[in-house]
Amino acid sequence: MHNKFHSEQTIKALSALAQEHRLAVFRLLVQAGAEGMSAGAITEKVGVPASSMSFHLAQLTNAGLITQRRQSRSLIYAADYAAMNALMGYLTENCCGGASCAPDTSRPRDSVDERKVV
Amino acid sequence: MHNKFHSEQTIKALSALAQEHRLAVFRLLVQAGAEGMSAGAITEKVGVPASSMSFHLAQLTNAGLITQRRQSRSLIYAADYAAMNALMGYLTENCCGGASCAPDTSRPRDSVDERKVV
DNA sequence: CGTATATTTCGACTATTATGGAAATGTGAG
DNA sequence: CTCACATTTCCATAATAGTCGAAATATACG
Repeated sequence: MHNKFHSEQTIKALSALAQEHRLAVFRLLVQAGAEGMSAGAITEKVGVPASSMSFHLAQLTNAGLITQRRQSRSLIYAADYAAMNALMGYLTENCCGGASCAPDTSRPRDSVDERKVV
Repeated sequence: MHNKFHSEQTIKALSALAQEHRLAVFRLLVQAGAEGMSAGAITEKVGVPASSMSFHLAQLTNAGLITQRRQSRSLIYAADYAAMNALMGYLTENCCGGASCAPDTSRPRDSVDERKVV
């Protein structure tokens, strides 16, 4: 019954995403891919004061949705796809009625056969 | 560019789910199916004071994730699968890296064919 | 009607989250 | 070593969210 762990983790992730600026940041980082973006670049793109952005980046990091690495003077943030995957998994598993949710959104996705390991 | 509408809606939904009791309620209602459950039954099952529960149910309703209907003296709440579907769609579309997210969740799903009519 | 049941609204309060300027920290260059 | 740069931490403040008892509302029943 380590189920509570999952829902706690889920709530953390949901809370992290449930905020205008943070959702914007996360979308940006998902687009940016594995390379990620520097805090400065993110801050500029999203348009909030640096200290506020730092706060939001910390929230997302704490929720495990993004990772941080240093590259010289800059801190580079990148989306953690596995974490997002896990979140989607939880929601699909617990919050979707049978077959309905998690549709293969629009684009052609034929040989979808990636077995979930989680 | 009615894109902002979507992300606003998404944030509302995420905020609604990002709370221990509300996530519990929503999961409960997803299980309960189209029939739904009375406020009283939910309150008892989740174990919070009635007035608190009322607050949470209002949040979920306001986010469009659940529906309310009256049945005699009781108010019956039910999960709105379409809304959850839309949320999953947004996340898959905007917050998932290419093919990775929204997997065909683990369990054997052979003849599961209950068309959720919603 | 009057009474019991189901649930919400009100109100007062506590707790958590968000904001942003100023100061501190880490890093590289000259 | 000093300076510029990138970013965070600190702190005070404002805003929002959550809690729950008590009073109000809606519905049914005799």
